[in-house]
Amino acid sequence: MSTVKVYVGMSGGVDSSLTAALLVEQGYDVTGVYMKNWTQDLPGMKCPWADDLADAKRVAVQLGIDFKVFDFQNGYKQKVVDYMIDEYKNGRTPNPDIMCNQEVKFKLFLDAALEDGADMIATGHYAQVQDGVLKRAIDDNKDQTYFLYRITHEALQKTLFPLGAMTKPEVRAEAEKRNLFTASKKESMGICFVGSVGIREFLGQYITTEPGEIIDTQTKKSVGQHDGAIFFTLGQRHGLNVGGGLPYYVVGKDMDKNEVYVTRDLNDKELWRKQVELSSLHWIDQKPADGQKLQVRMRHRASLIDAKLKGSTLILGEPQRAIAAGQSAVLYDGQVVLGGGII
RNA sequence: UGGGGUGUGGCCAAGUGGUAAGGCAUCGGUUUUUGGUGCCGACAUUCGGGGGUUCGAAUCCCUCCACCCCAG
Repeated sequence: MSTVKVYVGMSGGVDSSLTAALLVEQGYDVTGVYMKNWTQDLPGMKCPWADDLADAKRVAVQLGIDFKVFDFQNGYKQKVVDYMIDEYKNGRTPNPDIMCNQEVKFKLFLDAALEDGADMIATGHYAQVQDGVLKRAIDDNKDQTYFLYRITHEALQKTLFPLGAMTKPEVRAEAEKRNLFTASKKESMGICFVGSVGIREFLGQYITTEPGEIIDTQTKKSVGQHDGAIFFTLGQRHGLNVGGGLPYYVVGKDMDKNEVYVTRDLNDKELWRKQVELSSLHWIDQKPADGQKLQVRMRHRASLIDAKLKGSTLILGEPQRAIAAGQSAVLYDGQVVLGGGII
C-alpha cells in the first residue's frame, strides 16, 4: 500500500515541530504547511509571524520534508477577525480561537490540503481523535479540546493529533532529543493577530468609542467614566480606573446607553450563573440525550463540572463565575468531547 | 468676620511624640491557544502651606489656606 500523505500545520512552535517529526518517524509522507493568517502590520510593531514562518521552515528543512505556505489571510480576516469585531460590537465576548479552528484550520486548511493531494492533516493540538470522535488529551493540564469542539466529525476523520497521548514535558524532551530548532521556544499566548497590542487598542482601531458612565448597581450611582462599554466584559476588574475602598467588578453593560455596571459584591447574582442558554449548538458525533448527565467546561483550562442539557438550556452542577455571552460551553462525556454551544 | 468638623500618594484609609499600615486604582511580571479572573512585584524621604516647641513631630503650639456641616 502506498504511504499516507499528511499535511502538518506548522506554526513555528515546539508542538507542531515535534508533530511533524513524529509523523515522519511513523512512516507518513509528510508535508509541512505554514498557514499565513491575517495579521495587522502596525508601524513600529514587530510582527512575530515572519519569525514563526522562518522557524517552521527551518524545522521542515531539518526534517527533510516538503514545506509550503498556504495563504488564508482573506478567509481568516472574514471568519475570525470580523466575527470577533462584530461580536464585540454587539456587546458580547467572543472566542476567536474557537472560530479559527472551526473555520480555518479544520476547514480551509483541510480542504486546501486535500485539494493539494493530501490524505490527511495533522496539527500539534493536545487532543485525541478516534474514528472521528474527539477525546481529551492525556495531559489534563494541556488539553486543548475546549478550542476544538466545533470541528466536524468528517474533518476529524481526516485529522491526526500525534501529541494527544503525550504530556508537555515529554514533548519538550522529545523535541530536544531530536535537536529540533524550536525545542526551547517559548509558549505563545493571547490572540495571535492582536499580538502585543492588546485587545483594547486593537478594537479601538476598528470601532469608534465614546466615554460613558460606570454605574454601581448597589448605589445606582455613577462612580466614574469609561472610554467605551465595548472594552469591558463580565467579571472584569481592571481598566475601570475607579479607586477607593474595595475593587469593582463588571456585572453587565448596556451597549445602547454605553453604560457599564459594576459592583463590589463578590457574590453578585449577575456574576454567578447556574443556568445558561446556549445557541449555535454543535455536536461532533451525536447529540446527547436530553437531561443526560454530562460534564462541561466553561472556559479553557477550567475544571470539568457536572451539568445537564435540557433543550438548549445548560444546567450547571455548581455556579460558575463570569460566564460572558459569546463564550463557549463545551460538553464532555468522560473523555469524549460531545460538542457544545455558545452562551 | 458665629459654632462644629475635616485636610496623609490618583482614590479610600491607619497612624495622637520616635522616625509614613493596609486596601483600591495604575504599571510590570506570571498563570504555558480567547475575553476575564487569580497570583507575584513596583508605587509618599513625606503627611494642606508657613513658622515654632523637641534629641526627635503626620502626631504638641501659633498662623494662614481649602473644603464640609450647623446656625443665622
